[in-house]
Amino acid sequence: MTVDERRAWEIVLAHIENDLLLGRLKPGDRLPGERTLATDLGVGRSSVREAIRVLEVLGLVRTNVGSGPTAGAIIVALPGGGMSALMRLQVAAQGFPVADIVKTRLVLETAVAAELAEAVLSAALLRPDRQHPDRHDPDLGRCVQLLDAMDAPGLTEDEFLALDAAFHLSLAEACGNQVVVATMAGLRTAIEGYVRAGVARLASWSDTSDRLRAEHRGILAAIEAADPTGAHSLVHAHISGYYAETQLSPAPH
Amino acid sequence: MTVDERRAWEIVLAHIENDLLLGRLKPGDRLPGERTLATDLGVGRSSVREAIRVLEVLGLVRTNVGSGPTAGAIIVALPGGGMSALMRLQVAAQGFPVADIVKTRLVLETAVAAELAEAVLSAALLRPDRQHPDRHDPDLGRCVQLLDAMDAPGLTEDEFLALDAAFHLSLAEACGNQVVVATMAGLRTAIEGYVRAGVARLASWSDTSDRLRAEHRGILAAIEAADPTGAHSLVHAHISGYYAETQLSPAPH
DNA sequence: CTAAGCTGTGTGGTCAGACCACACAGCGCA
DNA sequence: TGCGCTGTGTGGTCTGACCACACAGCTTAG
Repeated sequence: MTVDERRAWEIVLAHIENDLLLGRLKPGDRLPGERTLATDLGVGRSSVREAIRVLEVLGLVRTNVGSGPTAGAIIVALPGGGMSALMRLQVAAQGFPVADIVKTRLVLETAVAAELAEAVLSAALLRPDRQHPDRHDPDLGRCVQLLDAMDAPGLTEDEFLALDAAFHLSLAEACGNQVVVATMAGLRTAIEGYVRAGVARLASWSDTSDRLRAEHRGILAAIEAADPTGAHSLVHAHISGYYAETQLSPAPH
Repeated sequence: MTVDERRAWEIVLAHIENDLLLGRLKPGDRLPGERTLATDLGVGRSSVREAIRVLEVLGLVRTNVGSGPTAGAIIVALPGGGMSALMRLQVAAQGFPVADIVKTRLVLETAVAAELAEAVLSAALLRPDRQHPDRHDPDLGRCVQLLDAMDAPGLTEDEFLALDAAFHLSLAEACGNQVVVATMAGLRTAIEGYVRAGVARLASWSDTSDRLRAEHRGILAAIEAADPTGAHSLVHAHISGYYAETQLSPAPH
């Protein structure tokens, strides 16, 4: 007869994870109320709350006060916030060096761009006619929208940077890999403060933002031209160039 | 006079994050006791505990009962567990498709191998003499050890898989990028159950494990031979081959 | 008959308090 | 000097009280 050495909140967490794995719970479902869960699992309500809090921050539940179908803890699957919190806190605690964040971004974002270009290439090989109804290119509509939005006159630096982040993320989203999307969002958030502070070190924000916009256009053009190698290089230069210019590191190869 | 709309536990979390960012707290430091923190921040002790639990799961604090210098909540910076929990739970909640996990692994691990090979190449260009005392190759000692351990006769499948995971992680560690290490650890953990279950679908575990070991040796040889392209391809084939064989997806290019 | 108001219920959010085991530090005694 | 005891502060856990919220159901008035 083994004594369960797990802590009370861990019992709750494991129970919910198990239900997720077995398909007993899925996004949209509502957990039993805290009091019910506590009774069912033989723990205190505080321990239930601790576990729920963990799940909330990791993007697995959303909680609502009240009654009726929208009340309580609802299962969601939104990893972005959790990834951001984890990375942001690890940067703050010096577990993740900023340079490593930047390098990881380089790895992921160059891969995304190359993969999009490859998808265009595959589509083109199957259907060389760009207007063919059966031709399935990746959907870059959102990317284009964001580039157009970045061309608006009078954007503040913060507005520009937010659109810039959104553009990069839109490439990942066009790729369709949820893990990469969440990871990239987290990486970006983790060093957001540093990026913003780096703007002050630029010789000319106007020159830099012009250059960034042009580079974005170049990246998108390389993707649309089905040039994986070109897209990869342009993204690499774009990201490392900006970080070098703001002295955030690392210097370009 | 604005009312703080944050929840009580969020106030605690933000306070601790701020202290980390300002360098008032760093790994090894001890947080004030829960009761003290509650009083200082004007919240209940339960709310402090909820925040601490979040930080604990994300790898930012470790808690010890007792008194003296090792008691209480100590700041750490160990992102691996948090990354694993986040990814594992997101897979369970269907936020992260398994296929996306695999693809992300491919991106990261091929980049790691290529970067190691490039580091060997750089070292060789600076110091062609392999025995030169000033030559600084990446340290692959741990990788070699693990490969040797995998050659032991009579390993169970689980033992083999654990060593296999450790080998892959040791490559990331040799690269020295903490973000990639944690991310890869999380990715691997997230689908560990699937990987283990996949073994049952193999025609011959013996043949497969032999092949895997040979492929590991090939990867390491390509790295040591300063061949980034070769290392990249071998890792890609190695990972996608195993997943295809166990039908975990995705099929090789 | 319909709409508005009231009541009851269950939800999460929060705090306080009680008690436990743990781990150490300090003190007293052999 | 070493051992045992006591006190203190630590996290861990549970319980209970109360709050605001949100809905559902019922009753009353127009």
